[in-house]
Amino acid sequence: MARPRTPLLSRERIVAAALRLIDDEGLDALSTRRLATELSVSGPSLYNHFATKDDLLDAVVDSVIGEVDLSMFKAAGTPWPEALRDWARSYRAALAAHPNIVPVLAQGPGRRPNALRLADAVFGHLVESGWPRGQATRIGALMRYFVTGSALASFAAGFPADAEVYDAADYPHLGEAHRLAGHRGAVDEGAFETGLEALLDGLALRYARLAERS
Amino acid sequence: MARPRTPLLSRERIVAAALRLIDDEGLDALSTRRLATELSVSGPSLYNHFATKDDLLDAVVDSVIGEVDLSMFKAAGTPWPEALRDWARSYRAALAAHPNIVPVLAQGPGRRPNALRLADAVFGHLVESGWPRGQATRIGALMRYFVTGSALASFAAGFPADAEVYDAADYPHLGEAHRLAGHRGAVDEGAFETGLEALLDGLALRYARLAERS
DNA sequence: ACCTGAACACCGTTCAAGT
DNA sequence: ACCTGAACACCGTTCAAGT
Repeated sequence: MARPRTPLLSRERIVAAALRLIDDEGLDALSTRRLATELSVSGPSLYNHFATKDDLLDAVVDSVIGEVDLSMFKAAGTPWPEALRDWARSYRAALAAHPNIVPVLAQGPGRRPNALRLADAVFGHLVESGWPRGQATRIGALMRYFVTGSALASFAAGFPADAEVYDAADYPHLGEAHRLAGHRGAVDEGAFETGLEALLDGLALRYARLAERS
Repeated sequence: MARPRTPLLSRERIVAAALRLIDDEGLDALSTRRLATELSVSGPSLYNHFATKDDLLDAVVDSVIGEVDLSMFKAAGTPWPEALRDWARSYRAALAAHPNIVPVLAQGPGRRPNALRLADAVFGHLVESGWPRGQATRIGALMRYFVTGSALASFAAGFPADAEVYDAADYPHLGEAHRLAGHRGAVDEGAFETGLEALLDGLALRYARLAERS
């Protein structure tokens, strides 16, 4: 066929197909050849649009990060605990929709524009709320720890549903653990919400101490 | 050579070499062929000791989890916040020593004995401290979220040291972000400690409310 | 500019053959 | 039981060739 008059591929189409493949079959299922087949082209065609597979993955990651809502940081006057809460929920929702790519994305913003915009918005809002810069950095980091950790893998689904696994002699307290996977959504959501509120309460304590000193 | 009189390999030797390779060059560098070369045997030899590469990875993961200190949960009478704090630090230290394998390990305990022992110890101690079982499950989950998230990747190192990345027009608050990577250890440690104490404070608030009701 | 097939140096895994 | 080489169906990436 050689060069068609209208291109068969675009970066957008490739990224969308790659994300679908990763969501459906995992990160390991994403091979350049498999992806090309999915797009009805030959393997090397992709290299007209991305320099390497890693470059392609970077674009996929940034498209996911682009789904995170940052509007609460721009609305002036939103108290920081409220902004942080809303943002953390949106952040988690965006990642949890694509858990298989979280390990890649958790490596940090790198040079990805959406990831840098996110870091900028969080840090800026905290500083403008009165947090010292060093503390604001730490809060940005610990929130990312918690959100990426919670989106990386289901806690509940990590426990096999097979009751035979939990030998009472070895694991005296795990007698009910085989039920966890069945309540996967509720367990993970409950743990995330509990952790988020605990974190915000703990941070509010520190914020109050900050005010006392000044 | 065929079968030697004393085996060239053992599961322990294979696991140790695999972990070294993962630590030094990343998860992608672990191929069965490369690992075999490292051990001075041919590729297929490994299949006498592990059914698949995934089985081998499972053993590597459990060896890392085995390094986590659980003694604080056995020492009767340790208040739960103190036990949780000490355990979280040991947990993070064990994972942070091998960040490249954290994505695999964060999938949950599966059938790995050390991971199940860890879950059993945490849950058991919380329940015996008076936490309702549902809450104890959530706390085990949220602590894993936070610890795996913090060990998965350095927050500081995720920001390129190249100042050119942080165009003031696009990212008005990231003017100093290029310095983060240089303070990597301090930033990540500070964020972990701040988050850990905030979480424990927030949980203590909930524990107090629990006591009021009974 | 954007696609193709052929080619190179890799993979994980199976299997028959050796001791 | 535990190792080997050969083989199969895959990889990511390069490159010359086509329009």
